[in-house]
Amino acid sequence: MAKKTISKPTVSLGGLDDQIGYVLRRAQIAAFLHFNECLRGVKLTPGKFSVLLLIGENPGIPQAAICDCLGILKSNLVAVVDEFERRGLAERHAHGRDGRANELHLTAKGRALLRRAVALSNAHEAQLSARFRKADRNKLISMLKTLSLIDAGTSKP
Amino acid sequence: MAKKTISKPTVSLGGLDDQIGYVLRRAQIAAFLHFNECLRGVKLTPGKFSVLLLIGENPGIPQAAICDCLGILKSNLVAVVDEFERRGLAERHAHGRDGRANELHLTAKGRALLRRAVALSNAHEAQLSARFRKADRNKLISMLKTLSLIDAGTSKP
DNA sequence: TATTGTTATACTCTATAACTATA
DNA sequence: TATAGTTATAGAGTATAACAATA
Repeated sequence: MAKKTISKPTVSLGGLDDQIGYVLRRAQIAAFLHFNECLRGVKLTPGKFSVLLLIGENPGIPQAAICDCLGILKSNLVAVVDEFERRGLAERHAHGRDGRANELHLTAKGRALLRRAVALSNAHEAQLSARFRKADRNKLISMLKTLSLIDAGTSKP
Repeated sequence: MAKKTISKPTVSLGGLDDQIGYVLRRAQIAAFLHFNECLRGVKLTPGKFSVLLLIGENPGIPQAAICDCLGILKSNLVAVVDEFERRGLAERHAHGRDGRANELHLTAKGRALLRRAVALSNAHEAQLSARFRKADRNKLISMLKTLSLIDAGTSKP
């Protein structure tokens, strides 16, 4: 079949594909697309899944604690919890000792959905991990954690 | 100093920090923040830097070829090239053989800015790479490339 | 009929500021 | 005064559809 685009036969990436930031971004996009496809049935994006999981793992956790753990803003968590309540997955309860805070709890429906979601997420993770030997996979996790600790303030002026 | 938050003393992440997708995302956010800080002086985000670099490396490249290489949509590239023209960094020229296409070229100002940006990007990359041994760093690049090849269609229904 | 570039549009994610009520 | 949660809003980044000009 004849080529119809006018793209150059070879395009130089200028060393872009040997830079950690660039390949990190491309890998993250691919992993997110794969995750979204795997969890399409439970209608959870990576971010929403992590919130639901945290509530399930820590019944009664206040919203601020979730924000601290996941690095999201409290103002942006509101809509997520709203959606969970609308879908009947979670509930805001009054906090025992602090009148300002909410205790977040999963409903029975939320726990059931989380169980399905965890199974799907584990299947997704297994498909990513299957590309590597176990030791390499663990090394990858370790190196990514090292990178995530980099502080933007570290950059010299 | 007294603790003033009501966050639980220990929060379970439910194994989230042993999942490739999650640590990948956290690492990517940290790397992008660091990149943005390093390239603040040249006013280039990672995405815009990659477009400018591709034009510099491939003078006359049409917009569609950039989209193919970087995985962005042609409709979203328009504003980026508009901004480069407004800042006097790049120009759209008529394509020699294809009346539909643009040839993108850097101006002298664009080439000068790109040289500065590449130096800053290299310094950024050096700071990320410095966290690892050379062999490990190359292994990381290789594994991230492997992940980026994962197809979302690979997920079972 | 397909592709290049463009416009318009919408949706998500992220970020900031201001407010309330509690501490 | 500081924190928990909320609201409103604005800016990126990303997605689709439709169009004109050209292949």
